[in-house]
Amino acid sequence: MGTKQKTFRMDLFFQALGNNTRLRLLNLMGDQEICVCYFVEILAQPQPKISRHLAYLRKVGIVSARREGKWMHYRITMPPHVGAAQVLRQTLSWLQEEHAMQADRARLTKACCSPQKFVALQGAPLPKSVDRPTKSLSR
Amino acid sequence: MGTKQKTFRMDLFFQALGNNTRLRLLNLMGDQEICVCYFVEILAQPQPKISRHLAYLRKVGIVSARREGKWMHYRITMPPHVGAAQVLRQTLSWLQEEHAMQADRARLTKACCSPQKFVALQGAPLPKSVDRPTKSLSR
DNA sequence: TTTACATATCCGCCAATGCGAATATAATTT
DNA sequence: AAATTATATTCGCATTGGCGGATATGTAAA
Repeated sequence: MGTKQKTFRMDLFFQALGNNTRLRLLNLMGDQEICVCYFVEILAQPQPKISRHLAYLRKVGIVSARREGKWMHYRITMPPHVGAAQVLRQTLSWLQEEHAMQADRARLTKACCSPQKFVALQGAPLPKSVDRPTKSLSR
Repeated sequence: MGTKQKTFRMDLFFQALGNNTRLRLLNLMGDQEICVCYFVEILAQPQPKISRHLAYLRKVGIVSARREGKWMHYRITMPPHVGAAQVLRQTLSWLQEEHAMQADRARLTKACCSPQKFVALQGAPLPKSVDRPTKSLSR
């Protein structure tokens, strides 16, 4: 028995990161648990598209979902594999430095401050911080 | 002016890492400069296939090539973007921990010790270390 | 200048991906 | 039991990716 769980598919892991919409989704999640309608609103993309990319991330095990009534909450889940987790954390802190990603997060923050201004966010649960040391590697 | 060079395509960067043959190639390069015939021999894959994947990595800027007579030497080149470089280094040290990747490197080392035993390696230049702090991030 | 060798590129094929549009499912409200 | 809301899945299509096989290019040797 080694330190690895089983055989982790590195290629699939990186393929999951190889799409800009999925990177934007991960960036918005960060340390929060967010419901789908926020992704749709902030990224201004069709809902089926968002849903498909979330399904992709879920299938690979990078995010997990939790249902609460009609809403689905998504959050990042660190992969069981040590190497994958390290690369993912590094990637998340990289995302934080990208201008376009910062702009996405700024819009999210703004929307959270006044969700009543967005039709699609009426009554939707606000994003909620989850305790996870995402930035543990941030130099 | 920020710390970013221009707009770096993160998605393309990760797509380049999203293939097992390319990961194996990067693993074999590590801190060395290696010529194509070694890749073909060690990975036991058709030469056009190896060449195509090397071209892909070159196009994305993760590796660079140098010609020496009939031989082409490939090495890893750290991307100009800070975040990309960090993720790449982290990925390379992840590769070092994978059993299959260790096996590949072991075969490479063995072949380098007695290249005369491999028809395809007759007269081929041996891999040569390059000075690059690939492991600078190792914990 | 042939010939041989190392490497790169092209071609045709099939699988996978991303997308918009439509539709399905699941939970809630009326 | 509808009707509504939130989210997921399916379908058809265009694009891309990976592959094997054939071929082209580039360099050195004969």
